[in-house]
Amino acid sequence: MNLYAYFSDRIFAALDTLKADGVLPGDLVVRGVTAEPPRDPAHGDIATNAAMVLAKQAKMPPRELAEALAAVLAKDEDVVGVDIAGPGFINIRMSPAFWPRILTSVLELRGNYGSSEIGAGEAVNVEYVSANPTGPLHVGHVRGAVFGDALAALLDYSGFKVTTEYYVNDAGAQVDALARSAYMRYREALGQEIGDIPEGYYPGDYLKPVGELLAEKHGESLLGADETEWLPVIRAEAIDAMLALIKDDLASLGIQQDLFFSERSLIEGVTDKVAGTIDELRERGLIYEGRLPPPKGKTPEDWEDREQTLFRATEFGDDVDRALMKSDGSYTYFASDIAYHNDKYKRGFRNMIDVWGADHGGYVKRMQAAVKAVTAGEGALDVKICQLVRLFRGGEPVKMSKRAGDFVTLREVVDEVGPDPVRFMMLYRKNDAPLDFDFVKVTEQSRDNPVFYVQYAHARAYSVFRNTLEVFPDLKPESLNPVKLKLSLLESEEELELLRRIAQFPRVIEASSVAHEPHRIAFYLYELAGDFHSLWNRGKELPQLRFINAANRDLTEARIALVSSTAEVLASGLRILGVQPVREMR
RNA sequence: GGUCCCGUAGCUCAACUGGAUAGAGCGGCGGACUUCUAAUCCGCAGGUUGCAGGUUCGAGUCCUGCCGGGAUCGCCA
Repeated sequence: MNLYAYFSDRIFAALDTLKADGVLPGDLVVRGVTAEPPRDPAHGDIATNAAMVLAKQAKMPPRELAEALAAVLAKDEDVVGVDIAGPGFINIRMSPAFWPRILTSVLELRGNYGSSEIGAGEAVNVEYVSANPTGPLHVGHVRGAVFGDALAALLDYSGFKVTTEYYVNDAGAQVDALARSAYMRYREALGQEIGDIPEGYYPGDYLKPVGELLAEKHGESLLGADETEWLPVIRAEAIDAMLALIKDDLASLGIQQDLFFSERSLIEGVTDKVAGTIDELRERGLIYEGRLPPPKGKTPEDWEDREQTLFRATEFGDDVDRALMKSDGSYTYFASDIAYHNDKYKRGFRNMIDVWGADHGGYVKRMQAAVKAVTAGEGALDVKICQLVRLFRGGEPVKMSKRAGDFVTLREVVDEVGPDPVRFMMLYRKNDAPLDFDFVKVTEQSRDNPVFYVQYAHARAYSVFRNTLEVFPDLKPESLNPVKLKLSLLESEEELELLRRIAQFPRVIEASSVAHEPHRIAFYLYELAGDFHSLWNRGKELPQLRFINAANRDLTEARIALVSSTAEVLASGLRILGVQPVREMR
């Protein structure tokens, strides 16, 4: 149950009462009213801005309206105090008997507590990674991979029907370069001297096994052949090998996407979907032949003023119209991408999310313009940009030079520190802020390392469960009967603070989900872990606050219910982030 | 030059899409271990939210203009 959503219903009801009593005009439109936890707990449990937001419509001073509303809300049996503060905030204090219902709810729902129906089963498509299939994933891909995967899990938890997708760029010049590189390795495998790998080719050793495989499969049959003959064959097989590599890399982070969508299939399928999409747009007058002005500020050396096929992107908010055909007559990447998003829409996705790297920021407007055009305004595309990750080792930057080919691969990072720290740290920052990743810090066992801190809280909860059995051998968290617990025994300030934090989880899920910001869950878990560690330590100073009290079974049960609820929420949150909730620190 | 993102404590970052006295961690200082694992906790110090205007009951958040950092700029993907 989302306490705040639940309570805003009561506020709406109170407003209706005021309308019926003639205090408020009957045609008043309730909008912008929120029910949220106040920043300062001293202000109570729930705060609403209703009086301030509605004052103008009600033609009443906010404080006066607040008085009237407060009087109605005070009659609620779960409310023990209502006061008005500042410009017209209404602060509501819930009865102590109310809070335990949150725990009852957690214990009944367990791993589903906090899940939401705001998605209402609507289909949403999340596309992420989509790296060129020309080699293993490197560290630059990690963030988008983890982000997309966590966002998908979050949306799933919020009631959306999620499909995850990887767009395979298997149609451009880069996969031709891959094919040529693989062909060299093929010749090498057959004993030929190949010398240096030329500029613009892929020099990595990872193509050697591909060459050997090709040699094994084709023998010498492709050696004398013309490039036009061997290229499509080698290209297809090299791409397959690269995708196998990439899927393996993703699997090491626990990522498995639903669909790998081939760019080439758009053109080489039964119908040319790119041409089809362009035709659709042309019929609606959105395509024309024309010239583009050169970019302002600096004109490229090889600028050639020529007429080309353009999409009227400016009609949908873009800065310039965009080219769809290259000078050699093939489609631009953008043209295929429009067709791809059109295809997503036709497959039933009104909601699309693309996760891109920072270097594609300049591409957002045109893609959103294209989606607007191709879906006639029905589809929505949100593009999440992931900023760069900087690697450090013990505070020292890790040097990488892309030219020399010695970039750090995704696999190297995962192999060194494990998937959990990688995933958590990639989500412990807003996606559009740059992120520092330190190989040493992320495996440290200290508060400085949030991964550990949260994991430790979960493990500590399980340590309590183990210790409980020594005093009450049959007292297990999973055998507690939620309705029989004496939860009113939980009354210390620290316990209630933890309880209030647990009560906020559903709200955090919904807010993260609406904003497409999974990092909020990571921050929430860090705070929840902090509350739990804090309560734990209070038990050292005040033994009567310890979770296990041999002389009082009812109290112990109530506290185990609290600890168990904490563990459930930690586990649910971690599951969305894709991090294992461990039960023991080794 | 155009466009997009970012400027918040000494450092790294939050701030629930416009709410009350802007919060955490690190670092600094001072405390708590015969432990339900101190792998943790408690307290103190630290701010003109880059600058200047505007919008309104109310702005770190929205609008405009500057300053500073990053990304990108017909046919690459």
